[in-house]
Amino acid sequence: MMDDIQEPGRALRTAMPLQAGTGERIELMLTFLKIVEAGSLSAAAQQLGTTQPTISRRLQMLERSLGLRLLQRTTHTMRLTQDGERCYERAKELLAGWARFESELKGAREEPEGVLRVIVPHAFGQERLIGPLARYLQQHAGMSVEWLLHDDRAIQDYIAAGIDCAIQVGEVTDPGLVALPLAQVPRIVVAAPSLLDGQAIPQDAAELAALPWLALRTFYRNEVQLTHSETGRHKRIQIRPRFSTDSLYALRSAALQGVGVGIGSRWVMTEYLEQGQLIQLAPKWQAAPLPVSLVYPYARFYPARLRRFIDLVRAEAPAIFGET
Amino acid sequence: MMDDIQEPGRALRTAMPLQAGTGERIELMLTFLKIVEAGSLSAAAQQLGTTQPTISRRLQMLERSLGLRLLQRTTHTMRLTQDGERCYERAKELLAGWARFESELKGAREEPEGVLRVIVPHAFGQERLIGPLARYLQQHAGMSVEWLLHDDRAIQDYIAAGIDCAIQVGEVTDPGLVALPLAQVPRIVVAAPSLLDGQAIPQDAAELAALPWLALRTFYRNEVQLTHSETGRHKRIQIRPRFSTDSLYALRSAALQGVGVGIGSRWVMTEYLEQGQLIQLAPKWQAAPLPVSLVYPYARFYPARLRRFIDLVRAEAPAIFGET
DNA sequence: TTTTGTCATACGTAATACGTATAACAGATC
DNA sequence: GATCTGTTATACGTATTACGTATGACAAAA
Repeated sequence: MMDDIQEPGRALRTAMPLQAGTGERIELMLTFLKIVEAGSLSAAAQQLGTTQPTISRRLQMLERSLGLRLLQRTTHTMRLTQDGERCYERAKELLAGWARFESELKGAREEPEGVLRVIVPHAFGQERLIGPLARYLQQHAGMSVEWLLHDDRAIQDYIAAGIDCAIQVGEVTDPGLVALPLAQVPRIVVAAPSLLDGQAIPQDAAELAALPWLALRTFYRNEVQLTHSETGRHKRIQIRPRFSTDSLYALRSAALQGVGVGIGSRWVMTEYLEQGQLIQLAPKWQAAPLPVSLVYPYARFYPARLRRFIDLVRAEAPAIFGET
Repeated sequence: MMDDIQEPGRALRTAMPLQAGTGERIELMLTFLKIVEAGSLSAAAQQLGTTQPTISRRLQMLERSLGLRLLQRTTHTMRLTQDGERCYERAKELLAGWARFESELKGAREEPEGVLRVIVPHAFGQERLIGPLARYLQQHAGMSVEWLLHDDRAIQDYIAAGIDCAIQVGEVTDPGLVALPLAQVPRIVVAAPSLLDGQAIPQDAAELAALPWLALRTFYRNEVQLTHSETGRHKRIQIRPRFSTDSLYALRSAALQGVGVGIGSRWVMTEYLEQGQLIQLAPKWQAAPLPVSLVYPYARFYPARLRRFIDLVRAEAPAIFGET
């Protein structure tokens, strides 16, 4: 029945009829295991809630399909053959693997219920991920979500804090986390026109050093690194920020007020660039894009509530982050 | 169906009927794999030598039993779901394991045919192992056996010499061999009464040094070591053999003739001890028992002809060596 | 000798799973 | 737009499977 003759691209395996008389192999094996462990056919029948003739037939069916004698048996006793011993040991492993397989697959359809706790940066948590969140809640009536907006990484031990997952911007360094890359977010240098006081827009990175600066402390504080988009050249600038925050929105607001130059995700600035309220400085120079990841603690088993959220966010990532 | 609730000594798994409507799970999974690889239900049907409705029904059966949607399909196309992808990857491994399992089990019933080449010491090869050899030949009509009696270890490379296995007496030192312990053969010190010329029987090992000696060169040559059976004390005796052989039977014959003192397996001497033709010297002192092993070259696969011989000799070892 | 427990097998019956035939749908071609 | 080709789903009739009940043979214990 497993007589594969593998040809390039075309396997010649013929489907075995479901009613081939070989029975349901897994169930036959499970029956054999029970016979061995119970010590007799009739004891196994009792424990399995069926009858001795059924067990007798199943054992014969199995032996016939394998062409082996697994148990020597008389009207009085039975004893494992050597083939039977070998079969028993091997079957135990295989059937355990099969049970796990089915359990995992069926667990996949387990309906999530309970509370999902997610940490999200404000930049994504205020608007862009609300869509997927709403769809998640819509699909799972039994779920509640704690949506925790944080722009720092104050919470380190997700497990202790009962956090299921987080959206992290920037490199993921905690080895205890699984990181699912979702996007790369481009960043640009911006300032309000008023900060330039009528002077020309700086074109080179070197010109930026003399300007007042804003720091987005999670990603840069006293120094910024820029790369020329055409030449690939790097430039490192020492800055003394007049304003430091961990909120991308606060940074944007301070920039709009003309407090200083800031580096932030392009998508947050786009609307104000179009209105002329912000200008992109040194447009040929960019800071490195920031990776966005869905992270969650490494574990052997993940509850349905988390798996479904992960699946959904992954599926929708192109739509969420596609235009960044 | 795998809802075990394990109680000490009693498992509560109920037998699932073979016709539970879940079909033959392994075959259903194999069908699913073929669908995915063929790219459509009708292509899978063609490759499996069955019909599209059969494939359609099997896929549904599988989905129903797992409670999952594995494939999204329309009248025109089909696409794996995420559950389907997971199922596919995992099922491939499991089914490969199952195939190996069945293949190994069925290989066990392969009927041996050809020539088995065995090296045996004369002491065992002349009589005691002839019984099992005869039974082996009886059970396997297609087999011939080359039964090579050697008391030395002249043949080292069993594989090159086409030797399947050997019975070895003494320590097995070749790391390329698998050694299956069969027995421990006790040894005693014997001589003919005539050698003592009317003097008292030596009781202490030290008294043996002055006597003329016979050497069984495979096991001792210029020196013998004896252990006191009660005190555990060791005694080492330098000897100058008047006669040296690699045949236990020749040693016995020389001893019977009064040529000298010899150390040999007790079972070979028993008959003559009872007749008084030989006497056990220093009866409280014995040489170390000799291990008897069935050895064969290490390999990943053993032909049926060897496996059956090994199984038989192992099974009968207690009867063959039990009274040594 | 009787009782109890073991495994194997016959019988009647309900359920399964097959191929053939058909319907609905979608894309490509003319 | 009409026709052809390929897709999947489902109804129908039929052969086969696998079940429990009943029975027989055998062995050990009382």
